[in-house]
Amino acid sequence: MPNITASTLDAPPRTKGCCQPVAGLLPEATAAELARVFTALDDPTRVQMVRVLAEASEPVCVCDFTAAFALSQPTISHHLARLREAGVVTSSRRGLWSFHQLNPEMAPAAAEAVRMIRAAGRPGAG
Amino acid sequence: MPNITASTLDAPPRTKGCCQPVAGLLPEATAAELARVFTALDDPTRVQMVRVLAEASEPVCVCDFTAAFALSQPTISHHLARLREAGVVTSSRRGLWSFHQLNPEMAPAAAEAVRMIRAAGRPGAG
DNA sequence: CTCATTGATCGACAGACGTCAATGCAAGGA
DNA sequence: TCCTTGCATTGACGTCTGTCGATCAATGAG
Repeated sequence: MPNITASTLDAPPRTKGCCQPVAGLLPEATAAELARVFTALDDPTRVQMVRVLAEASEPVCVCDFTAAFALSQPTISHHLARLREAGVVTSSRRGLWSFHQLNPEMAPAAAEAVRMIRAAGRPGAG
Repeated sequence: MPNITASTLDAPPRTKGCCQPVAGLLPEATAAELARVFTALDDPTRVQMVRVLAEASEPVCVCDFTAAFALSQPTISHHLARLREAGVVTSSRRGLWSFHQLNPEMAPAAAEAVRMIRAAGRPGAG
């Protein structure tokens, strides 16, 4: 946690002008990667999907989701595609059904975000 | 981590039909809160802003950001407003300048996401 | 008071997004 | 072969978002 205290809240003595150089910028690719992960999870439906996949012991098929959410099948398919494009989910067709699961090789940042979703609503997780 | 192994990848023996009830759904409000946090950080510029604020020892003013990013001042102001609305950042005007810092009382989920951004690009963080 | 500076707000625009109905398509079953 | 089923894709629609230029309010200097 940053050490923001009342003293730092008092105006820093910038006697003239402003615009000090900022510090701590991430490499562009790193920031983009984080944004990509957050974008993949910036929708409540996709959060729930990831949650379900994280709790599931077996791969989940599309119809399971369409039954759980009040959304049309194309919309579910669309959200799954977005998660897949972000590398969070892998899909495999098997007969008529296509099964989906969390990608075991997802990026570390994505894995961390998934951990957040798993921890949410648990004892001791606001 | 979910226990997804090769064996679970083999087709679950759903002999007829599909659509098992899903388990692990979050309360609607919890999913929405997580999505809200992720939405606040789903842009590379905002990721960088949070990163800078997390690394800064003093509050940062808008002109610092306009100098750091190749973006117009209204755009910077817009991003800061979004972070503020999400409860990630607090702002305080002081004279001509308005200073911004991470909100020490941000939601736990937001704090966790900020921790992700701090950890990114550090040794041992993909 | 007059003027320059900082930053918030407004208006506009292009692009992305969530959603659905319709369609396409592969895999089984009759 | 034809029909049904599960799902991906397409096309369309309204909304949200990132960005900018222009403008405005507030502050401080002269």
